[in-house]
Amino acid sequence: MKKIWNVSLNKESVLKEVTLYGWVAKKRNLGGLIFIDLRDRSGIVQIVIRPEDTCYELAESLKNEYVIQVTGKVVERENKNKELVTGEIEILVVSLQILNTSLEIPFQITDETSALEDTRLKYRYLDIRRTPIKEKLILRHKIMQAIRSFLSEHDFIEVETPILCKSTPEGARDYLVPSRVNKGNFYALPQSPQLFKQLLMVGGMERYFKIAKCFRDEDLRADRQPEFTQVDMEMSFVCEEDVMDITEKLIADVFKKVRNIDIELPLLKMKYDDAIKYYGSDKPDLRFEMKIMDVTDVFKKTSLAFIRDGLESGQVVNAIVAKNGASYYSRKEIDKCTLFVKNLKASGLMYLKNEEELTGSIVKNLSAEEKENLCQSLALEKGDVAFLVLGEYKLVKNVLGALRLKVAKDLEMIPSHEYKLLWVTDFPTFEYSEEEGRFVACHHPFTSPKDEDVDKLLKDKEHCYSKAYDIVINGYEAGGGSIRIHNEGIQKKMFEALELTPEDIQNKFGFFVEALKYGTPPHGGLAIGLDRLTMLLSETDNIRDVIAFPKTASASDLMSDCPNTVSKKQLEELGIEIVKKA
RNA sequence: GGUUCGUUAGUCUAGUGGCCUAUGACGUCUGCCUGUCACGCAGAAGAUCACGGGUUCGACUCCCGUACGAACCGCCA
Repeated sequence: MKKIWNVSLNKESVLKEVTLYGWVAKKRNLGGLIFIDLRDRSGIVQIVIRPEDTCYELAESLKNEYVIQVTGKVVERENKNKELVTGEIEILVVSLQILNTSLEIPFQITDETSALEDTRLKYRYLDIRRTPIKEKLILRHKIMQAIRSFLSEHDFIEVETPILCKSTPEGARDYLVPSRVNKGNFYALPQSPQLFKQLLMVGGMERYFKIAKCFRDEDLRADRQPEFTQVDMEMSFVCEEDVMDITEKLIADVFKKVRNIDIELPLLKMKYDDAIKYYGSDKPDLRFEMKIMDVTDVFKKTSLAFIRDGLESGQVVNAIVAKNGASYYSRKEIDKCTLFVKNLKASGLMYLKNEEELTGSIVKNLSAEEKENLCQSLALEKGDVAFLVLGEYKLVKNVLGALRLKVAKDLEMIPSHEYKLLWVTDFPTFEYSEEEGRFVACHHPFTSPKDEDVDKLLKDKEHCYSKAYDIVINGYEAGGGSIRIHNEGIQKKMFEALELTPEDIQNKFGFFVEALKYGTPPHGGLAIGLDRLTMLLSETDNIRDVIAFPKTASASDLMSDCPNTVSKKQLEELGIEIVKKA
């Protein structure tokens, strides 16, 4: 049987007899004449039931969300409805059948709903009937289709990799799965198919991709879920440029096919250090300017003691300018900003407001020369507000990078339908972890250092840079990748740099180091966050909107009430004992 | 682990110590209505104000705790 989609009916269908299936979206009983809005996946079509129809009484009994089968004749409507795709026609009923009834639903199936998200998540199957959610799932499907066809056309082979894997010591927390057969042993769910895709290169696949489910047992955010989907790819015999080139072509192809948006290629490339310097972030949102400026020099001879002390201990003063922000940034709003930066560990927030005269937290203590210099270096015009932060370089950049986004939101500076894509390249290989008291991999331990930095792996970790790149869309990290280490010696050095003991290396990565010895081709790749890409293309900032059955911020599913306890028997089989919290 | 905010009929919401025997809208139910499409009109039912404790003569309202939800920080190679 071929389903006749509601929206496929139009004037050309007139006089045809059709059988339609769907849900009662709305019944309008005029007392003698009944209209039904019949909804199927494609949309709505109006059904008319007249008093003389044999099914009139049955139609009277219909309620919202009943599932029905209708046979009827397509006719042109006298009163057309321009709001409706099928508004030029309607169906005069011949026969009607109720396929299933429905309880009263907890919230209305309408495009706009007042229902809160937790209500919608509890009844997600009803929420999916709503057009905005349904459309996002369809969009997601189209994105996956576009990706699959593009990569297949470019000689990539889709290979499935395991879900039950070995737990790795570096990186995010693993979700663990106990083994019944090997009591006391555990699998881990993959954080990404990283090692497997590299082993596929060793295996001579040359070009691989997979739409991969990945799992990370970390705390959630508006753009982060415990299980998420990556478009994972890997290629042999490539350099950074090759991977970036094919990836941006893929992304541009998806934008074109799915949304008919043209992306200008090649994309802008920005070094990591510059992204931090100017935007205070490794994923800068370039839809608006507002660069971070260094005004340390202005304060070289300042009389302000706290700034002088700061500068003497190597701190810097940076600033951003909120163009025409003076009227928005009242005392109250500035206090909010101060709270905001303090939350990010800044010691405080200085500001400079250029209205009739120059006002602000530090104005009284600035010399005329300092004021002049400051206004000049900031290009501060009437109506502008400048925010200044004093502190250690990394902290200042991070704080102003976050404030930059807040100001842009406050002043509604972000064009909502625009897309700005770029590459952030040349990531540092390591970053220092206060918690661990050692350098950890900034990307992951299989990332190749820049050729000229190989010697710095052990000697000068702070200045060692990687062949790593992230693709950034509108301030979201949409994907990231690197050229990998294919040389066993360098890989060992890398592990050593991360202070893994030879035993650790052998236990955790022995199989992988072994594989590198057997003719591993130079290779590299990238993974695109499918959920985030779908978010961006569907213009939502909530990742749950683009996932059919998402989890809440506490990593649970409100619909199925998961996670949950398991039976004693199950635990016994696994040899697991639950220790109650003290 | 931390910070902040929230939880009132099926849904969303009003509510600032006695005026609450809790407001409004949508939905539901009953009756009327033959061209509606946010159908209309008339009426009705529907809430142990998340849970537990405290303050008070008196708590939906104030305080503490718990649960759940949300955003952010930490975390996310």
